[in-house]
Amino acid sequence: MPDAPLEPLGFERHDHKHCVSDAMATAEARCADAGLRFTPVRRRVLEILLEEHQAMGAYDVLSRLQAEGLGAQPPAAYRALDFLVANGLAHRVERLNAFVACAHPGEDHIPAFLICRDCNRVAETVTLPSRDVLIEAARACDFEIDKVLVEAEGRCGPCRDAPAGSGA
Amino acid sequence: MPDAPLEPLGFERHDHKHCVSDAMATAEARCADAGLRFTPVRRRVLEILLEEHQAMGAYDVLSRLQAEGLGAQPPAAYRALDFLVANGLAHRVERLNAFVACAHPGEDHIPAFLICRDCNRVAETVTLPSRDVLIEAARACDFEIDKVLVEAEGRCGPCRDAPAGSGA
DNA sequence: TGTTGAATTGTTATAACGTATCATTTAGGA
DNA sequence: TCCTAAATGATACGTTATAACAATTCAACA
Repeated sequence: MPDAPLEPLGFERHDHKHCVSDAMATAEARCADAGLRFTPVRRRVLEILLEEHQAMGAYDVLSRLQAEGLGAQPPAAYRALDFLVANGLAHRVERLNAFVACAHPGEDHIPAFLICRDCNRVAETVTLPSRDVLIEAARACDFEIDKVLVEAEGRCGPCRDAPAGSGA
Repeated sequence: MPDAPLEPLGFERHDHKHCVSDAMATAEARCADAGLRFTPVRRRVLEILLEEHQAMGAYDVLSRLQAEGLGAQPPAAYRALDFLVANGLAHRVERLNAFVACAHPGEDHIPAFLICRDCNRVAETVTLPSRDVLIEAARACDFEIDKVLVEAEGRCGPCRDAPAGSGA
């Protein structure tokens, strides 16, 4: 879905190579701790998400895998992505049917996404908040919350400045 | 996606027929005020959502329409649903690729959904809250929020009590 | 009242996303 | 080494969504 790998929204310029290797090391450690098998496909998919630094559709990930001979069919991508999501290394952005590497792996958090309606770029932030209100509502109807997701739709700075679509 | 029209989660017993006609009247009035064309298909789709009192996939809605001769192809359903969502009469539940009639039409609100992972039933509540934190984060990365969505996943009371699946 | 332009609907076709199923391989413990 | 559980390979299919264009309807207005 995302169509242009420009400046990722919400992330200041940084040493990206370094941040990728950092994140990979963290993931490696987490998997070792938890006794999870961080296999080549899983590892590579996380790396792809980190490198892209942006939400990617499962089929985008798949075509990368195919190019590298790591799996040729949809289930290969979905399985790896499901593993990453289940273990807190990535998130699924429902609004886009897409996936992003988690920006806060290891920290227990409620992710919140800012999704630009024009360029589809996504920034991850957190929502400690308001948990209370939701929890109160949940209690009132005898509902047990496992997981919360917050997605905000709007426009990023570049897209507001530019004539529609030109930023994407 | 939802598979059983049992007691809708999060709604106490009530005079459902009455609540449907109430909601339809409100919708009617809103459309008149806003100069929107509340056509037969749109009207009927909202009615279906209200009657079902539960999240429905676009294709579920479509098959109802087909049965009534109101439109035979996917675009008919999607167009009506898009109209309802765009005008605050329904919401899209991203997690389920489904739609629900809005429980608070007319009131400007951030909807929050409680989605049971077992039976897929959905309750709508609101999140006035924490808007601040998100807004702060958005400002920090020059992002202009149009719309926020909160979806919580968990289990409803009946599903917790029952052996998995038996409630659905 | 007839015309016109915009919105809506009809229709076809296809794109995009996701999963069930079963065979095969691999890793790691008994 | 053997066994088992996890992971992967592969096929086929199901579900969700939209692009594109034709036909129709509606309402405003000359």
